[in-house]
Amino acid sequence: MTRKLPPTSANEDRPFFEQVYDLVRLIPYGRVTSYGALAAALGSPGAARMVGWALNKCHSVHPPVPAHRVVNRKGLLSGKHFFPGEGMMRDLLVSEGVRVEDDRICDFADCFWDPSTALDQL
DNA sequence: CGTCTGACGCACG
DNA sequence: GCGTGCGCCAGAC
Repeated sequence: MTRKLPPTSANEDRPFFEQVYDLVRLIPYGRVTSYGALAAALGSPGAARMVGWALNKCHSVHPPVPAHRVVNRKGLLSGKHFFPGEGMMRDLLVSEGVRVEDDRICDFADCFWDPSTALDQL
């Protein structure tokens, strides 16, 4: 194949970005997770920024990725500013039953979903 | 090839 | 609890 993976790469047979997309798609309805949790589940606890980077380009990815269910470790909707509609991310979460106040998820720990529990589905 | 940025996270004060 | 600095990996310039 045209796949020339460097020996230093611990990548799976899929790019890190695609792994992020698949994992984010597994986020249950009405649940949320954090960038760091996704990165850690993928084996790169320090690649939280990469998760955000991957989600930034998720607009060109299909099937669509529920990026609105991904927030930072503080439960803050740090990515809301990147959505087409202002407040759209908040609206989506609220529509799913997630309580959001001032662009921050209430009871974040309660609705938090651990992506590592879905690695089996990935 | 060097440098900066980025939807983050953590250590430190 | 809050501000600052650094590290993480990948891409853009």
